[in-house]
Amino acid sequence: MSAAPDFVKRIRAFNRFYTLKIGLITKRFLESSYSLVQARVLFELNNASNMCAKDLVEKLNLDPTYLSKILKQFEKKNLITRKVSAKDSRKQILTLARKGKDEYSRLRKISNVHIASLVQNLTEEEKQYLVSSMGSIEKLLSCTKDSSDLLYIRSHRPGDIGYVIHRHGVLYAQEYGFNDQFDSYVAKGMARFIENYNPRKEHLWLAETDNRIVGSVAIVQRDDDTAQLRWMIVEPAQRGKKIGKRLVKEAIRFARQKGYKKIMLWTIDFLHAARKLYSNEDFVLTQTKQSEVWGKVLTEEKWELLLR
Amino acid sequence: MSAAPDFVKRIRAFNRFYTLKIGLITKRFLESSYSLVQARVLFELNNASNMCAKDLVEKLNLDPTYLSKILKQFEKKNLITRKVSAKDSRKQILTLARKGKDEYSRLRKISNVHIASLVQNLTEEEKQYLVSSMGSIEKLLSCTKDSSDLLYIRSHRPGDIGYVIHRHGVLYAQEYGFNDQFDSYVAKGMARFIENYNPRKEHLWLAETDNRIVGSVAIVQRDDDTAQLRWMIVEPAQRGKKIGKRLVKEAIRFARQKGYKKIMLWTIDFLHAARKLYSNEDFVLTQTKQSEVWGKVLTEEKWELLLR
DNA sequence: ACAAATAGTTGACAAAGTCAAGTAAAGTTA
DNA sequence: TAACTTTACTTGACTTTGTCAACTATTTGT
Repeated sequence: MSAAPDFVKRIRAFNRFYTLKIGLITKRFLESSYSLVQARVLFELNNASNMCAKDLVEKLNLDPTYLSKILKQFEKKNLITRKVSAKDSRKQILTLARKGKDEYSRLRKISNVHIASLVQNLTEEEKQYLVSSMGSIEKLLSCTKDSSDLLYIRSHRPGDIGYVIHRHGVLYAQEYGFNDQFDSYVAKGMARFIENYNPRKEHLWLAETDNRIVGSVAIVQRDDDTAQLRWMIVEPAQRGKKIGKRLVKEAIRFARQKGYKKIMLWTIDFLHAARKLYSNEDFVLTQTKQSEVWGKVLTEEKWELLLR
Repeated sequence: MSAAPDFVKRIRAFNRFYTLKIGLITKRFLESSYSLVQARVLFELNNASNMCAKDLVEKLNLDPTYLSKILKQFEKKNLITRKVSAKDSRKQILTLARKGKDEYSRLRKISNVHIASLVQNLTEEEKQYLVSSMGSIEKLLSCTKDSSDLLYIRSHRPGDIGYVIHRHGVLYAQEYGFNDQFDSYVAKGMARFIENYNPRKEHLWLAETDNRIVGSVAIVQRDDDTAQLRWMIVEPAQRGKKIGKRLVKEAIRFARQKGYKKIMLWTIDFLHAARKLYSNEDFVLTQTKQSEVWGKVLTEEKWELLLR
């Protein structure tokens, strides 16, 4: 009936749910004598200094004439003080007066109690999960496309190899239809890696943004001169952000530093993004072989990079 | 400075962010000539039939006198029709008239466009993630504590064993300080399980609620008569919901049906919840041994259950 | 049968919000 | 530097939104 895509409908449903839940339909802010807008203005004045009316108008998307009246009213009630700006005498710097601060903190307390009551039935973990879901939404909707510089590449910790195995299994099953023998293959390899782990010649890296793992890569020793690059993966949702590139560069840097003469890796012919990445870093294709594994017929490719 | 717990502050921050983002500060609903409340009333009337004023008042938390006026105004504009209820002549059944439906779908279109523009820069995966985060928030805040009956126990799929390895690693590291040799131990075991998998005598189950994996358990063949119960785990956030119990019962049912005479398992003395679970299902402790593995000194315990 | 509760309304009023038209300072341009 | 445009903010007249106390007309409970 409706032509809107499913995600739009769901977002609308969430909006309806959430506005009701936090009491946004009612005009008053939580039984207080302030309207939502007034409460919000108080909040902004409390948390940012040197604000002028224009700033508030822009930040809260208000009608200037309306804000003017709110401020007038606040001034009358001694909630704020105004001072003409020294730099630009059209502007006035707004500051919360003593009474304004008191009122603000009263509102904050009410709000805290209200929110605490909303989540009182949740366990600690659930609260954690709630907050992290909210964080994700904020991040996604803040359209500050600078999330890439928050990428954090770290060494592995307990639990990580399971994650790498898990994501390999899920992604290769989803995208290429591999069966669970592939899980097993990755798991065995990683288990062996950890058991024989030689920190002076080997390493596993995880890429994280916002406390979520978004990619991995490892350097494994083949022989004294040869390193193997393994388990390179980037979450589909995070592709196109140069995460793969940064992981591979880190791996190459490590291998070079540890005195390897060569890095080799196996990949599959249809993993175009990965192949591109390797060739950009000057790996060259040195061998191909057909194999029938993981429920598929594959053309595996060996790529190599000579160091120095 | 503020005494409120961190999660409350974050929820408040999310509220501020979200209300601004979807334009709830402004009184009008997206530039239309309707207020938020009016738009919401239209929505409810469109999507639920046989509503009376009281229902709306309860659903939207409105002042009855205010709603009365909105409805009067709607009637005047021919958006709705009212009919006195046959059952209770105090009530009137509200229905959207033709014109009301048109207006509603106009609003819906505006809203759809607005939302589509909010998410236009997101990839498909990000939209998916956005929607699922919203779903989680809804679920957590709807305080319908009936989530346990939505538990779904299923057989394993590609990617699952990695998940089980991952959660074992993370949880045992978090809660008991195991090192990554434990990851490797679990990974090796699971890899072997998948490689030698005999579906007629063996099985791995995953418990899911709301598309998230919340627990696992497996039956592995030791010999013709003996099954081993392995990899029993329940997410901390989901404990106390009988998930472990349901998993173990399912495993026992399977072992019994497949003709095993005995189920055995290894656990650790300080895993109180698990031990309780096993003893409730009539497992008995038959052996203990000290071992020094995974960075800890442990007392491992063997528990057994005779079937039939 | 009758008080209490429920569903809904009204009028008077207060508060919120909008619009067109202002002032005064700052910036721009020729 | 005079003449303009723009920016920051205000005002008054107005409409809309929302609230309160007091009402009617039913139904429910006992």
